[in-house]
Amino acid sequence: MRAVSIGAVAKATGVKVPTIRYYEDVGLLPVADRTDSNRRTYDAATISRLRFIRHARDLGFAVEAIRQLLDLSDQPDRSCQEVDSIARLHLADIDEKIARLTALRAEVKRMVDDGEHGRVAECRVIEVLGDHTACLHEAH
Amino acid sequence: MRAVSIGAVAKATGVKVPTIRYYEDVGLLPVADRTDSNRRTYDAATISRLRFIRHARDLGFAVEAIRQLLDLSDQPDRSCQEVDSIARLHLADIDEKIARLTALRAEVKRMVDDGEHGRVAECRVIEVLGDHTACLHEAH
DNA sequence: CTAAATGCTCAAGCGACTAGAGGATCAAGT
DNA sequence: ACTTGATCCTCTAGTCGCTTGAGCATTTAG
Repeated sequence: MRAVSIGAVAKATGVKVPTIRYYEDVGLLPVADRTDSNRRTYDAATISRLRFIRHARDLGFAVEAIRQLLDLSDQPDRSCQEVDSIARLHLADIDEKIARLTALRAEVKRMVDDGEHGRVAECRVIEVLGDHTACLHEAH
Repeated sequence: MRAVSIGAVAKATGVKVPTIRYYEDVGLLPVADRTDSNRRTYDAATISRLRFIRHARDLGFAVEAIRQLLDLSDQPDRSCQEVDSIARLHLADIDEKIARLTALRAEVKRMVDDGEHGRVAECRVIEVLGDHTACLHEAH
């Protein structure tokens, strides 16, 4: 299972073929090895990396943040302070995202539950994300 | 505190002035009332709505998904099945996002903790989001 | 009553893809 | 061996969701 094609990687990860090439262009993926006929080939590590990128993007992380997280992973022996400050920053961001998603989840769930017993009484989706969590996020 | 300017709304929500106008253009915000001199004015409801949009975008929801969630909120007396199916869809998505964020959080946390006792031993950020949760997400 | 701040519109730019044209190469069946 | 369809390549252009800037009007603070 060594050195698979870009199409196989696309199937394995759910990332479209042109997007994989794009990630290579912008340096999120290493420049791929090529066959004699100039086709890209990939190994398991790149597939994992790609899956990570996909999920992280899906979760709303900017490409730059992903680049930093990947760098942490690429150079596990970097200085403590550096890793620590970058990681802590993302940790705070992740915690905030989880808090907001949990609040949103509760509200959408309530709407679903209400829906089963007739009609939706009130929808507070806006309030739950809009105001409730505003205090977590003063200066951005 | 009735009818504030676009700049005040921008300050209150952290959404930039041109972005607010953009949201009006694409229909996420209602067309704003204007003063005699053609300036937009906003009320509290729009500010909440805007905060919701901002947080939801931040969490990686597509504009179309946000539009649907806002519609649920706008028309709380729609048919049960409709609300239910839309909400359930988003609920599943939200649950997945929470699961992935929680996994990522644990790994980044571990890196921070390791960092305090010397150097970062291993970084498994990629594995944690890349493979661990792949099974939750076969067909997208 | 000015001068800085804020607002308006419109047009262009940017980040992160996405789609399409045009052409080479591979893999499978006959 | 040959063809035909899938997959690959590069390159250009388009889309989405903003962001920036030009040029001009209005408001507000000193």
